[in-house]
Amino acid sequence: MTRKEQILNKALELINEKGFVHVGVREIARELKISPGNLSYHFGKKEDVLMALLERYREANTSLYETYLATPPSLKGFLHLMKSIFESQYLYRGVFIGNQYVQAQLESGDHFNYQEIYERRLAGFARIFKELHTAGHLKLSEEDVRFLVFHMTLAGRFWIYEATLFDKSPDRDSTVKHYLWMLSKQLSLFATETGRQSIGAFTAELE
Amino acid sequence: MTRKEQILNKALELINEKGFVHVGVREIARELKISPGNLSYHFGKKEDVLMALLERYREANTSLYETYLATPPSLKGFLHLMKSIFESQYLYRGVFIGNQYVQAQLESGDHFNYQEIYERRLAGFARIFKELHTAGHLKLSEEDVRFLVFHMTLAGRFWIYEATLFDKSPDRDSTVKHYLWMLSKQLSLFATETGRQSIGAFTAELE
DNA sequence: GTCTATACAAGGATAGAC
DNA sequence: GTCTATCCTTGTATAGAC
Repeated sequence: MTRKEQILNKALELINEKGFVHVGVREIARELKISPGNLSYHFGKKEDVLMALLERYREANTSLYETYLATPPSLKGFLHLMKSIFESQYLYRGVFIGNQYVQAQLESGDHFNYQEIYERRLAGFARIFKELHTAGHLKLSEEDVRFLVFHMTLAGRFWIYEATLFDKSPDRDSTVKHYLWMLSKQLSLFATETGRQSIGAFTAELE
Repeated sequence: MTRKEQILNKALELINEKGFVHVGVREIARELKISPGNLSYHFGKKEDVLMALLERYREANTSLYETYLATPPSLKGFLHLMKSIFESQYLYRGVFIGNQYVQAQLESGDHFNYQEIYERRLAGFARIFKELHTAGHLKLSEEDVRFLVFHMTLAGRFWIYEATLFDKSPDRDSTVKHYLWMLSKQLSLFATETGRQSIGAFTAELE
C-alpha cells in the first residue's frame, strides 16, 4: 500500500468517525507515524484529501452503473444496483457530509462541477426509468419520469445524511435495508404486475 | 434591535452566503464594527451562535405546526403548512448545512438531542397523515403511513441540502415551488378524489 | 451589564533542509 | 521523496475600561 493510499484510508476512517472539520492533519499524521508536512507533500491541502476520496468513490460507482446498463433492464436489477451504491455511500458517509466544506470551491470552478454532475445524474436516471417503462416493469407518464428522477437524486443522495445525523448507532446492513425498503415501496407505486414481481424477487433475496 | 439579535442576523447572512466553517468570528465582529471578544461575551462559542439560530428556527416552526393542527385536516392546509416551513428552511439554509459541525456534540449529549427531535418528527407526521386519512383526503394502509412519514422526514429536511449544494443561483420562490410540486405529486399517489381536489386548490392558489 | 484589547492554543499551509 | 521548522489564521478566554 502506497503512502497516498495509507493516508486516504486513515483519513476516511477518522472522517467517518468524527466528521471532516474535526479531523486535523496533525492527527492523521500522528496515527500513521509520519510528519504533518508529509501530508502536504502528498496532498496539497486538507480539502484535496476529501476530493481524492470523492474521486475514489465516483470511480467505484461508475463501474456499478456500467454493469447494470449492460444487462436487460429490470426492477430487481435496478434495486441490486442501488443496494451496491447505498453500501458504497455508507462507506464514504463522512465524505459526503463533509462536502459542505468545499462549497466555496463551487464558485471558483476549478474543482468538480457539482451542477454538471447533478445534471448527469438526472439524465442517467431518466434513461434508466424510461428503459424500465419500455421493458414493462414501470408504467410512467412523462411527468412520472420527471418525478421519479427528482426523487432519486434527492433520496438517493441524502438518505445517508439522515442516517448519519439522526441515528446514534448506525449499523450498515439494517440502515441500508431500511432505505431499500423505502425505494422499493416508491417504485412499486408505479410498477406493473411484472414490475411488482421483480421487486418481490429482490426483496426475497434480501432476507 | 439588541446586540444579540444583530449578531444572529449578521451571522445568518454570512453563513448562508459562505457556509458555517468559512465564516470567522472576527469577520462577523468586523462587519458589525464590534470587537471579536464581544461575541464571546454574548455567545460563548461560535457553535452557540449556530445553536441559537437553530433554536430561533424551531420556535418559528412550532407555531406553524400549531396553527395547522388547530384547523380541520386537509391536504390543502397541509401543503400550505409545508410551504411556510420550506420558506423558513430556505431562510436558515446555511444553518442546516452547517449542523454537521455540531455532530460531535451529539455524543456529549448536553445540547439538542437529535435522536429525540427526529422521533418527535416521526410522531408528528404520523398523526397528521392519520388525520388526513380519517378526513377522507388520503387512503392509507398502516404501511403507507410509515412510508409517507419516513418520506417526509427525509425529503422535508434534505431538499434544502440539495437545493443549496447543487443549484448555483438559487431563487427562493422557484426552488420552493419545485419541491412543493414534488410533495404534491407524492401525496396525490395516495389521495382520494377529495384529496386530489384539495391538492388542486392549493396548486391553483400557488400560481 | 457591555465592551475592548490582548494573550494564547491549535490548526493549516509552506519554504527549505536532508 | 520525506520531513522539520516556522508562519499565519482562527477560535477562545479573560483582564480590565466604561
